Amino acid sequence: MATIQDIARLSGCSIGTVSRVINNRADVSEETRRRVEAVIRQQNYQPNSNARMLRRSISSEISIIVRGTGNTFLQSVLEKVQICIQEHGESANVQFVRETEDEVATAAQTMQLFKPKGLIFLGGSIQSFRNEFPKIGVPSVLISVDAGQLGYDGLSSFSTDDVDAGAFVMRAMLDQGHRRIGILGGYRENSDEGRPEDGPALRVWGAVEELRKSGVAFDYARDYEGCPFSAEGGYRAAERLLERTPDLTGIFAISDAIAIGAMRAFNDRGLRVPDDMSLVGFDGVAYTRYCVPRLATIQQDTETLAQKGVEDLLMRISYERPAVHEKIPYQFVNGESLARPRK
Amino acid sequence: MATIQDIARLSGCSIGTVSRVINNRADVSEETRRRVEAVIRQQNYQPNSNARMLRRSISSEISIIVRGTGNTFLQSVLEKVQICIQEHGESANVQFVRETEDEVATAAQTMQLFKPKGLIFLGGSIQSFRNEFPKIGVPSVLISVDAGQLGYDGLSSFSTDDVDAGAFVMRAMLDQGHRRIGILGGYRENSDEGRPEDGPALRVWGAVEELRKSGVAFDYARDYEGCPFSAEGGYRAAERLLERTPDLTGIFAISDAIAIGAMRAFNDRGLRVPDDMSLVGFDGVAYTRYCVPRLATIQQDTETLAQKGVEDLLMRISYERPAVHEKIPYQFVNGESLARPRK
DNA sequence: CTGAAAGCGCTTACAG
DNA sequence: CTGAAAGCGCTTACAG
Repeated sequence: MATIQDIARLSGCSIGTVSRVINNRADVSEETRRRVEAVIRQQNYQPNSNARMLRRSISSEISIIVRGTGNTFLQSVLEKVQICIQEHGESANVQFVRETEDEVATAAQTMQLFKPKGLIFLGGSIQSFRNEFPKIGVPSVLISVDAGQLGYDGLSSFSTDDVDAGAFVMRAMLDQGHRRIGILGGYRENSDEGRPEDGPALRVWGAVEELRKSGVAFDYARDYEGCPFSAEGGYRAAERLLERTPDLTGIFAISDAIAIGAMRAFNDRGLRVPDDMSLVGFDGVAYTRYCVPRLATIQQDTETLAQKGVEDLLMRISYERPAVHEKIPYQFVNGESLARPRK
Repeated sequence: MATIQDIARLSGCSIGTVSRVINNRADVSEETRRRVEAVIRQQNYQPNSNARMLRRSISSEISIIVRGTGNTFLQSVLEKVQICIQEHGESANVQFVRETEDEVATAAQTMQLFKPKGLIFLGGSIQSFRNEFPKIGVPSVLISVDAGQLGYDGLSSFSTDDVDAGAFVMRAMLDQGHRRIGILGGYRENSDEGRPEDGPALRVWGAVEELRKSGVAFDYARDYEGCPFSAEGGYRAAERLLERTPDLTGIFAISDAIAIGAMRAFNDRGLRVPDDMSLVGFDGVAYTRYCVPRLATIQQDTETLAQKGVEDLLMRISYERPAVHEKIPYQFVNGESLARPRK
């Protein structure tokens, strides 16, 4: 393994100069730079990252904080984020935090331990960021939740427009003639407390607003069930909802995992999708394209969310730049699980 | 942030002694050790890992090499491996390699770059290990493929007994009365070339052996289709197989993703599962418990695979120990997709 | 534009 | 059993 010493010797200059070339400092003559770069290439030299980190007392790594486990959607984003980081020649470590924990507080600990040069949050709550983000001193990106309202200099976000997408789903269901629509939401309890601050709950809010705009009644106590973001959660919540509110003709599940559980629950009650019950999911995980019937869903653009998130972070690590908050376009996938109601 | 200097000052000894305490060396008096440990605890001191790595010219990290992307099964194992590593207070970076690449050669590069103290391979081929593993100088674990035949000192493996599980599936199908059984295999071409060396191809081999043992004919050219490990791959392969061999009453897909694609293909041809066609998958991914019909499958114990893999690696990093090769028990899940053939 | 030198926080022979 | 000291490979004021 060549060290900076070898490169200095071979290119006939000091290690200080080699270091300046490596770090792209401006104050190196063009000729020296070229000579050093040639030697670096020829020796296939890689700076020792431990030494760099030590010297700069910062790690060269990026930390990824993932909220929740077993979440197919986030797993898919995570994989893409990691590949993108890898393709940029960077490296990352991953921390998983439970939904019940405070992910930003965890990140603050991570800072101490790993001293990452940047943070990527996969999922998160605005509340945690409001309380804890000021403690985080490095560029960060939040993926899948919009952090624009916080206005932090160091925090970009890339997300799907949950309100808009929720409304889109409702329009699609209304267009098919549904008037009695139920919603399987996430952790939110079944009550109408005005616009939520962040996250998947906004899908519910967007959906309900759209219904009311169209003059269709929606009663949280009757038409809504909260549940964990899992097939198991969807299954149980669908059972409760069907029991309580048998006249529904269509259901919007705010994640595909919930929808898949719900579909199974319908089946176990003898309800056929979409003949007896229409169903729309959210996320666009791979499986929705192969299940029977194919699930109508909101396809989030995980590839773009991951790529823009990583690239924005890397740019902001290297250069002073304002944080950005971008909504990444989604796509409604029609599937086979949404049809006109029979009754 | 406290450094080793602070600890030395506060406990009234030299940094060398503190270092010895940190690294659990034997040659420290019990009293000094206790005093230093108290200060460390009180200061909540964490040794700077960059400095340690630099000094030992080794990284304190573990590298995880994942073969293939978009693989739900490996994603699930990966998540569990990472959580287990995290729970042990260690940290890991992840590299993804394409199925077509040589994963062990990639690992050799990783060694150069990250100098990990250990490697975990998720998926892999014996051939790559045979050629390249001698270059890897750190303890390693291969998860999901048995590396016992190689006999390397530095390489443990934890896997499901693919041959046995494949045979188990066939017995279950034979017990139901199936005699015309097709197989959707992995990358292997459709030919009978004797016992494969490793990996999922062994599921096919175990299955076919079991059929022949039971006097049931299996003709690779007629009853077998290879395909990528994806729903898309399963869909296409199922179409080809049904076209060519319409008299099959049951199909064994060697991964759940393949099975899910196949199920959709049956549906699109008007075949109902299990009335017109029985289907068994492999892996036991979450979705199989909720699809309609529930997929009969081999449930691999991802939790144990991950946990044993990580713990074996950490033990072998810290202490001289022989590598082990362990088969982790699987479970056959009956599901609803396997029934007696009607014809 | 470039070099010599200090120092990041540790580990580990060496000497006692 | 313990301390003083060298050195891991780099970055960055400082001086010229």
